[in-house]
Amino acid sequence: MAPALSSSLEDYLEAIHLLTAHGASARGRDIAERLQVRRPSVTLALRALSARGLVNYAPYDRVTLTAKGRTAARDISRRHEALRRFFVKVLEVEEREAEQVACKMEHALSPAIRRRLTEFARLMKRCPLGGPRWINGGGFHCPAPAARRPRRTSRK
Amino acid sequence: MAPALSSSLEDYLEAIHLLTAHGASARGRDIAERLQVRRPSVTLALRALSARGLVNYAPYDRVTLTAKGRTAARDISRRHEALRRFFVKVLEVEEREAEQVACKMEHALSPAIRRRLTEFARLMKRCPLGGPRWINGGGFHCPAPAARRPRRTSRK
DNA sequence: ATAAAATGTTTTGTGCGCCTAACTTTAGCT
DNA sequence: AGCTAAAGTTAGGCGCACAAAACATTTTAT
Repeated sequence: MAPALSSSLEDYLEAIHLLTAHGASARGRDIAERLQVRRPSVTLALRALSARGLVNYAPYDRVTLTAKGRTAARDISRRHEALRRFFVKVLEVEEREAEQVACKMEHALSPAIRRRLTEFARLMKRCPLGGPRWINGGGFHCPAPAARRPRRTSRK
Repeated sequence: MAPALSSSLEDYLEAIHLLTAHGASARGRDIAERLQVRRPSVTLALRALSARGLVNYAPYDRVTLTAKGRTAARDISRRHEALRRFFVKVLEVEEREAEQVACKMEHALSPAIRRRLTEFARLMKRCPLGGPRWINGGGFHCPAPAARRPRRTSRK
C-alpha cells in the first residue's frame, strides 16, 4: 500500500527525529541546515511526509513526528547506527567517513543484515578473542584468546 | 573535473562489464533485460557513458568498454563483490538478499571500508578461531580457539 | 533478395528532488 | 501597536531517470 519512503524522505524524517529528540518541535530552517538543502525543499518534503501521516504539520507551523513517524524514524536511525557502529567499532574506520557512508547506505540496509551487523559489533566486545585488531589499516591481527572456555553469551 | 558517476550510470556500466566479460560486445536489449529497464533508457545511458569516454558506442552499434570504462567498471564490481561476499561469508546472509542489498549499497562504499570488509572476509577463513558461526540466525557462537600457544597481544 | 522479426532510436511526457526569486506570514523588538 | 527580520511558502524551472508510442535500422529466415 504505502509505497516505501524514498531515500530523500527518509533523510528528512531522520533529521526531524534528531531535531525533536528532546520533545522539541523542529523548525524548517534547521532541517534545511542539517540536510544542506534550501528552505523550499523542506516545505515540499514536509508536505509529502504529512500526506503519509508521518509528521504533524500545517503551513507556517512547526513539525513533530506522529507515532507512526516516530516508529519509522527510529527504524531509520537504527539502520544508520548499526552501520556507523560497525564501521567504527569493528572495522575501525574513521568517524567522519563512517558517518558519511552510513548515511548513504542506511536506506538500503535490510532488517536481517542490520541485525547481524549489530550482533557482530556486540561480539567484537565480548568474544574471548578480545576482538581482532587492525594493524596500520593494512592488515588483520588476530590476538590469542584470553579466555579458556568459550563464554555462552546468549542475550536477545 | 569529471563529476562522479550517478548510481544509475554505475549500474549500466557494471551491467555492460558483466555482459562483455568474455570479450563479447553487449546488446542494448540485454542491458535493458538485466537492469529491468526499457530500451530507450539504455540508449540514453549509453550516450551518457559514451560522452564520458567510458564506452565505445555509436548508434545502432554494439557496445564495448573503453580502457577507462573497464577500470571504472572493475572498481564498481569490486565494491559490489566486497559487500556481497561479506554478507554471505561473514554474516551468512542468504544469497539473494546479499545480492540485492549489495547492489544498492555498492554505490556508496568507500575505498577504505571496502578494503576492510574484504580483509575481514579473508580473516574469517584464516583466523585460528576457524570462523565464528551464527546460530539459527539469532545469535553468535564463538567456538573454542584451535591455537595453543598464546601470542603476545597488546590490547587497547 | 526481401519480408518479417528483432533491435535500436526519437519523441513526448511523467515523477522526483532540488534550485532561485519573489511573495507571505510570523516573531521579535522598541 | 507597528515595523523589521526571520522563517516559511509559492511560482517557475532544471536535470535526471524512466516510460510508452512511433519511427528507423539491422538481422534472420525463407
